[in-house]
Amino acid sequence: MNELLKQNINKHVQFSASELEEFCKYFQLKTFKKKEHLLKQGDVCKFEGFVLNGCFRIFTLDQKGSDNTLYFAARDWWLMDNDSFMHQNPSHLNMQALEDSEVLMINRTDKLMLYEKLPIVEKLFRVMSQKALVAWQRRLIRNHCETAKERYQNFLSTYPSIASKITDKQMASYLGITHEFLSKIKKQ
Amino acid sequence: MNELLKQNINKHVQFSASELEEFCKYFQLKTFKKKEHLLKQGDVCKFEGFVLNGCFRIFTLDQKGSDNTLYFAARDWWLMDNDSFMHQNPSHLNMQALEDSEVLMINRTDKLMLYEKLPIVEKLFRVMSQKALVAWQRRLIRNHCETAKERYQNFLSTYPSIASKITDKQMASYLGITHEFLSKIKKQ
DNA sequence: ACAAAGAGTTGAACTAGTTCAATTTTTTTC
DNA sequence: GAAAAAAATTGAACTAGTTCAACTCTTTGT
Repeated sequence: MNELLKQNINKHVQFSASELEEFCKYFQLKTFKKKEHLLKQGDVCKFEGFVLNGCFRIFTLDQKGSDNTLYFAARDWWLMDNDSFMHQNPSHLNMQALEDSEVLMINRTDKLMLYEKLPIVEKLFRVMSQKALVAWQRRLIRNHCETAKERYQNFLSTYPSIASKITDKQMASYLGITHEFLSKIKKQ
Repeated sequence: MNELLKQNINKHVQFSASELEEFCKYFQLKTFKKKEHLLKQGDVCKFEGFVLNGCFRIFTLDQKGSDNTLYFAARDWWLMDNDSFMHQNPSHLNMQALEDSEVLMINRTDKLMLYEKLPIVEKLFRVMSQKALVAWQRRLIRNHCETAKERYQNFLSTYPSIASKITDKQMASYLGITHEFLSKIKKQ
């Protein structure tokens, strides 16, 4: 069932078979209907997830009510709100299923326990976080030096399977432009 | 000498006195003259640093030759290029001293050894990376939902000591605007 | 199957931010 | 302390992206 999770882990850090077993056995399969929220802004995040099937959108609503998409999590992606999970304060993020989805979830207590019990879990999340950091830094730079059209085209070619699952409005929110402008870009 | 480093570590993860000693003894003090580079784009990053005094600017030059500032590292900040350090490929980043500076540096071999020898070091960098990730996500959102003027004012009030050390050109490059436009913002 | 809501398109007027070029001010260098 | 280099300012013309409003097309719920 969680072969995909095991493969994902081993892409980052080499776990032994027994470490894999021990780590993975705390994950439970949960299903989400389209539009259902895995996390809502204001809630405290008490779990982390790994997407087996489907797709989620992770976004925040700011004071002015505008909708900013941080990222999309499809098959083989992790779902977490590091800030709320770490400090147990209300989350700024929403995680909503874009289609019926399956997620392997681990609750906070078990994850904290595993950090202690299985030192390699520290390493796994250290490596994953450092890789994610690099990706976020690149994205910020690209937002500065590329036009909206370039960013749109890059997204299409980098994440074709995600692009096909999302609406133009969600795409525009990810790119940081209005959906009207995205429509004009597409026309060209 | 490296009291500041020890305090910084303990802000993230509680180390025992002996762990602190063992970890810190691998750091060496290096000094950099104003304008000197700690890392140059194209070089492979073989060390990480912690700033004791002074200030660095971390930036990239893209194809078009334009200068993008990722962040400034002043006293009590870490300097690292996770991407190049992890994969030992040529760095995309420049790290340049904005004034005469002192940095505690650890080389790659020692750091990799310490990850193995002292499991709490994994935890330290896991926690630091997760916090940094949250900060980068926030910065991206702010770049989307705030105007250049708002971002400028936020920077001034959040990092007054850094703001006083950098030129307007460097500030503009951090904010993602032209220095001409920054000058017009300031006039208001 | 129909009504209602949401997503996408289009156009016109607008604004935040850019580009380029000229000028002044500040800093660096010898 | 003068000369050179770099930083900052200003203005005019421009452009990428926004806003608002009207309309059409698609999806959703019952």
